[in-house]
Amino acid sequence: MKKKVSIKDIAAHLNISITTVSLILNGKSKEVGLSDILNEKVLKYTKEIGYKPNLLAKSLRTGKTKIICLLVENIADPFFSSIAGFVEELATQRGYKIIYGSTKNDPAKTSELISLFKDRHVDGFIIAPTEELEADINNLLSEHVPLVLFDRYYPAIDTDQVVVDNFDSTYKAIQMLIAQGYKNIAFVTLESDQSQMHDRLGGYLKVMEVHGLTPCVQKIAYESVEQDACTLIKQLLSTDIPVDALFFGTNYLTLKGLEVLKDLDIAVPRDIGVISFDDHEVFKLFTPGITAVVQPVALMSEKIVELLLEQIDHKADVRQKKKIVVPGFLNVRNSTGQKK
Amino acid sequence: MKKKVSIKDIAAHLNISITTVSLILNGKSKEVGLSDILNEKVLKYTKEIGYKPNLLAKSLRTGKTKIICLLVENIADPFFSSIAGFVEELATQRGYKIIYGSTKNDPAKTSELISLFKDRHVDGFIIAPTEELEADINNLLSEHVPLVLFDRYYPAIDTDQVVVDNFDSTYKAIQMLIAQGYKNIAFVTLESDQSQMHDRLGGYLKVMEVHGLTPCVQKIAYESVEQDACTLIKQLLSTDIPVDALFFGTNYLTLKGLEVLKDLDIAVPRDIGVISFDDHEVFKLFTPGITAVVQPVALMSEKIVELLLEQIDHKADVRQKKKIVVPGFLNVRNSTGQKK
DNA sequence: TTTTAAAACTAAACCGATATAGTAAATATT
DNA sequence: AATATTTACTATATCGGTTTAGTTTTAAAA
Repeated sequence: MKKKVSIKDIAAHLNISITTVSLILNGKSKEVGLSDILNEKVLKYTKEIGYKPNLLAKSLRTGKTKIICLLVENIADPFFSSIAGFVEELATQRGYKIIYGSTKNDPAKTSELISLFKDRHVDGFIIAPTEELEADINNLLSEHVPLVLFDRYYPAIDTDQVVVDNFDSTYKAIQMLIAQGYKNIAFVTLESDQSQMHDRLGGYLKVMEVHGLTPCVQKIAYESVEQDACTLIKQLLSTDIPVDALFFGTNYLTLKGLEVLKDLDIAVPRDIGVISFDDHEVFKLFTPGITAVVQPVALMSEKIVELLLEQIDHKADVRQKKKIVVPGFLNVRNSTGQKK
Repeated sequence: MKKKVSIKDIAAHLNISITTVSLILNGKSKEVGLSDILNEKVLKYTKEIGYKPNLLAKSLRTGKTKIICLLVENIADPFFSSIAGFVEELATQRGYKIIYGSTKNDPAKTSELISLFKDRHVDGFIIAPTEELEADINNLLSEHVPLVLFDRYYPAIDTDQVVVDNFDSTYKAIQMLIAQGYKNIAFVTLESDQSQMHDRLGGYLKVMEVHGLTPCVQKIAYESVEQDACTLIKQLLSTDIPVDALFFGTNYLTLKGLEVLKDLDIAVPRDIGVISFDDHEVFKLFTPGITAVVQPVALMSEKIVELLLEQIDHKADVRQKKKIVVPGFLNVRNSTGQKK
């Protein structure tokens, strides 16, 4: 109903130029030498009428939107929603707003999202990249769009990135299983070449090799987790080799695994040990609670925002790309135990 | 690196006016009588160079952003993330983009989010309102901003809204418990006057009264669910009256309740029956699975988008507000059973 | 043949801000 | 007293589109 008031209306009402109003509203009053009296007058009036500048116009002119785009695999996943929460908090403190998107691990969808948000002139991207996204990432890079990858990265592309030490955290988790006496430890993971899955698998294979144990890996395609995960895990459990522990590469695979174990009436940890990569709020509700590798989400978020803002603030400079690796740690519950 | 090409560059390159280019790109060629030859030429060239109009400029001029804001309690909650998924799908089909925000049931935060997105000139709002948001809602209404409330509403405010029949679905769920022989059925809910919680409680009280049973209600403040829920539920279970069934007003309260039952070694459904309002992906993983009232999310999403687009498309018209109530239904698992 | 109408296109205003390049008056300097 | 500086502001171009109000050329009608 009430027509929006513009900077022009304010200038007219106060009988001054729009330039002056703009300068004052942007705190440049001192800098350019406007009188305190006028400064106060404008500030008082704009506050009084509750003036809000048109951000579209502002962005069009300045080329900045103060919006950062955060692309995660699935915003409903506890790991990603937790990162989202922290990143939003930190970005807000620095005057930025966050806009989300879920990639669902679909390269085409992700590519579209990137294009969409680029069209919307976001000031930077934080992305947990899917596979086959190299072209889009290189494209952003070549256009000098501020960008931080997290959770995963491309070994062949030089980007700012923040990831957990997937290799090492997996190594240590499996090592604990081995120390507890487990021998036939199976690794259930995604059929994926994404770096994080690659490194988790690498850590598993390495530690198994070091201890002279035979690895056993079950891979499941992301798209068919809903349909096939249970079947495949069941198959895994019905081979000749009696699996005595399961390590799941992601928390949602763990959930699937638990569904199977329930179906098959296999008791944890009596019949089988279980560890999940990535925690989940419901893991503590199971009997026993499910042990999980957890990532230092707060720390990662800090690093992510820090790296991105460095790029946004010093866009012109040629800055060395920074690659940050943070340690993961085990949240030990009772889904594994000393084997007699 | 490569400078963005504008409509002006295109006009210059083809030796025509920018008006013509704009008209053609917006498909108004026929309408205003531009020749097919020219039309083709422009379309071909813009496609060739991959021209993308500056959406900021476009929005500034037209006043439309083609963005819809969806404000939910918590995007990580299965109910809301599911609504979000459907709404996004439907909106995309109609050329709109969705931008999310989580209110966390905090009126101040929500108010800020609304203001933020209004500043960003979204074309409409879909909101699961918190308490104490009447002022903001009325404000949007008075400015004729397209708006649909869902999940909850304000009885005193005339808005478009889509909700499940909270009263009736609760009534029927409790009725099943009663039919199975449960007598001391407790209702665990939020300390909240939000319409959905109010109606769920209403359904419970009514059916208890009809069957001459004594109601027993435990209320928990949203902000302190993390801290206090477990304690309060424990208290509830240690009164003189032996509670034989628990109905939880939300899925996250159910999760808390299950944590308590596990702690106290109370078996479901042997010692106690359990029903949740709103389903959760992990309910099927429990032994036994948890019975839940589920909302017809796809249908609700359709209605929500339909109502909002009606408003956006016919902004000028004075249109009667529409209030839609859809039925909920029970997803019966085994967390309740016939009492002997 | 002149007038009218239709077809095909365009100049310029506008959306609402910021940024650049000035200007007028007051004060300081020579 | 003449000139240079500083102080306090401002006119106008600009961002990149859309929209309004024309204009020119050609075909149809009088």
